[in-house]
Amino acid sequence: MDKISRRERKKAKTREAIYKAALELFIEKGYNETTIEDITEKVDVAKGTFFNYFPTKEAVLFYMNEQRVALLEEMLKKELKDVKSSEEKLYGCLKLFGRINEDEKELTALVLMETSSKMMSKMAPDVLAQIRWKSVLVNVLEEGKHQGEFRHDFNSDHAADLIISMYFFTLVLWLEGRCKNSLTDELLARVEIIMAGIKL
Amino acid sequence: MDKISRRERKKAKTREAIYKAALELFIEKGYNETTIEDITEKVDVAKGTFFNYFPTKEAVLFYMNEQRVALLEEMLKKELKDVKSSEEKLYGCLKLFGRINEDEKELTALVLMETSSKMMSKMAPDVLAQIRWKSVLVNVLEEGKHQGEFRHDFNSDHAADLIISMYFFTLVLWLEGRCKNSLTDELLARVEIIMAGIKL
DNA sequence: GTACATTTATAACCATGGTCATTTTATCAG
DNA sequence: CTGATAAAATGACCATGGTTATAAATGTAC
Repeated sequence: MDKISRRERKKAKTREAIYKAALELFIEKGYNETTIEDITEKVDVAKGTFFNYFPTKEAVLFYMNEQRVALLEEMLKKELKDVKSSEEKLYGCLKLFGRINEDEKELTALVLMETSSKMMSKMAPDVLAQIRWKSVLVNVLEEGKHQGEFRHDFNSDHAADLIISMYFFTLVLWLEGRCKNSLTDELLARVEIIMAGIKL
Repeated sequence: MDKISRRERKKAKTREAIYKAALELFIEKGYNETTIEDITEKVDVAKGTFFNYFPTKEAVLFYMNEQRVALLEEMLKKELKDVKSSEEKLYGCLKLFGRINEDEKELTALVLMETSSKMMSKMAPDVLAQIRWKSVLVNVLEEGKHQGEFRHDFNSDHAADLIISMYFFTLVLWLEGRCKNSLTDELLARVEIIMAGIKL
């Protein structure tokens, strides 16, 4: 007996329909502005049915992201296969990261901003604090160039971004308990690499 | 006539009480597990009163974070005042960042994780995708060391972290429309600094 | 077909974040 | 003190994400 019965087919179809409708609505009206009833209405099922397929509203986004990540990993393998130089491989990774997000900017924004990027934009909190810190760093970097401590062939703005992003990332790693050392040590260890790239 | 009337004093007191109660409950039971009624009950005011002082539940966290950022900025200025070397200044920044977060780990976790760090932990989504990517990068880096393209005196793990965090950070900047160039170009520009730090 | 089992759909229901019209309280002019 | 005005407190109310008990549909055995 075929296990892919009508039931299974219907199930897959419904899930797909819900997923598609949700996606369209999210992109059209935004994540927060789309209610679960909007979605189920569009598919013409009862509200409760949604939860037979996705445990939460957010789960639709995660599912979306999973698919993208899977795609990306596959592309990554192909992309890197024939490249010999490690430097070129690294650039290849970043080019792929760039391309995939540029191609589907709307999707990226949806997954990244709605669910998550509160990190940058809210934690910051009004993006201003972040900019204020950044200017401190930029000043130090510019000063260092002037004093002949640092090279002149890098963009201070970008270097400051690097330090800030490293800081946040390390902070999260540390908070999640995925570091062996103190936060300070972890920060200092990572900034050394940046330092090596900007020092004369 | 004194503008700091009884009314003003009471207002400040109530706000402070709500803030304090919220904070305690957040730390005690977690952000999501604390309802607004929990908070107002603890302060012994009506639920609606909460919203006279904070527009949303999240706002309490933002307020918390603002205070910390203000403190940090002040300390930053002092810390950097007498340091001459730019390199030392950068290290000084990071040491301060480390110290302030270590001192109040609970608070940091609250502000960063509850509201936001879905970035890392959910977008990732199960942290696994992130680790999988990372291992690709680590491999490339190790390979580069072996092939004599890269220096041996940096930690590949940390360098991979650097690249990943740079990627996410740039992605957010770009999505927020704060970049002039294509995402790919922005990524490549920033990775150059890292590259300079790891190449032989 | 009928009887039974399992899966899926449904809508009533709940919890909670947030709104709002109304009431209470504080301030002040006379 | 009194009445008028402004500010703040209140709790009923709403919207929506999520739960659950029940009904319907599908599959299986005979």
